[in-house]
Amino acid sequence: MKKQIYYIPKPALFSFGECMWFLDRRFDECLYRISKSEVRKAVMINEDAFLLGITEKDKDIAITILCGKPDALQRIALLNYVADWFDLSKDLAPFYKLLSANKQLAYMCSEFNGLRLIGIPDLFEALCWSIIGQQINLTFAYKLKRRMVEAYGQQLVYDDTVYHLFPEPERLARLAVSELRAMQFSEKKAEYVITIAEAFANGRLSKEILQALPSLEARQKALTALKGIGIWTANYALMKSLREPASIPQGDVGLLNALENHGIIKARTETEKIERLFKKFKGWESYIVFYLWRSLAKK
DNA sequence: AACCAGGCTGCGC
DNA sequence: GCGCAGCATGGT
Repeated sequence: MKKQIYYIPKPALFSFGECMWFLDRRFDECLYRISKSEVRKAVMINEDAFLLGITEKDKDIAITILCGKPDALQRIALLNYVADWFDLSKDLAPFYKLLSANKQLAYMCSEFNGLRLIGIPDLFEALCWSIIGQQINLTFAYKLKRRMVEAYGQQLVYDDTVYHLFPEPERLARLAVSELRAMQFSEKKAEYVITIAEAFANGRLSKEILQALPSLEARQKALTALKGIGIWTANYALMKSLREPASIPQGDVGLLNALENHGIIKARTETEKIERLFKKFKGWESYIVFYLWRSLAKK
């Protein structure tokens, strides 16, 4: 049978290669698979799992449905998922204008041209991932995530290859702390993940609930009310999942390192200089953070 | 081998 | 309110 292929026109200031480069960093990612020119990812749309293959084709992004038969609504949801993941609907022109006006950062306009803020559309996944990543090196964090995903997530098989889905909150809510401890989660991380899974499973928290709140502050407060979610985690999740333009993972080690590398600060304590920088990027705070993170990786 | 990892909580002042 | 130990273990 012929595979279904759908197209999304590339927006201006978009580079598939830059986005792929970000996805293909050296980490042991278990939720998608990259080949030369394609990223494949399993996506769940209300109870049904699909496998997407995403490539670029001339002026379009081509999305091939490798597994599953979406109905009309699911097809729309899948295309929306891709658009959301790659942040395709944002006009980056104002951001590039601000970038080019900044002496230390202007080079990013050409160096990272067309890089989009790659998101984590699933809020539950974003929160779990940021809790896993707290205070440990990323290599180890990816290892922890893989163990959890392989043990409790659903999967699809295509072409003799397994594609994992992030575990459902209902599944993780049933876990005992000891089960995650066995995977080398710390006691606290295990508790936090299970608590958050419960909050999602019983409907106390969801992306929709959070989106309905009136302000960034309200959303931050709703998240930090949960144990294990501090301001860093709240802002990280808001930036990657709700795409809050102005959320900054304050105090983030990588962010501070990048600011030092660029000579914007000399010491990690120079909070005034950091505030001054973000003031210049008002409305684009999360984007500049993402680009600064990008600058940390070696070509 | 010490020191740092995409921090957070709970305690003592 | 602010500072700080403790968390648990892998990387460098």
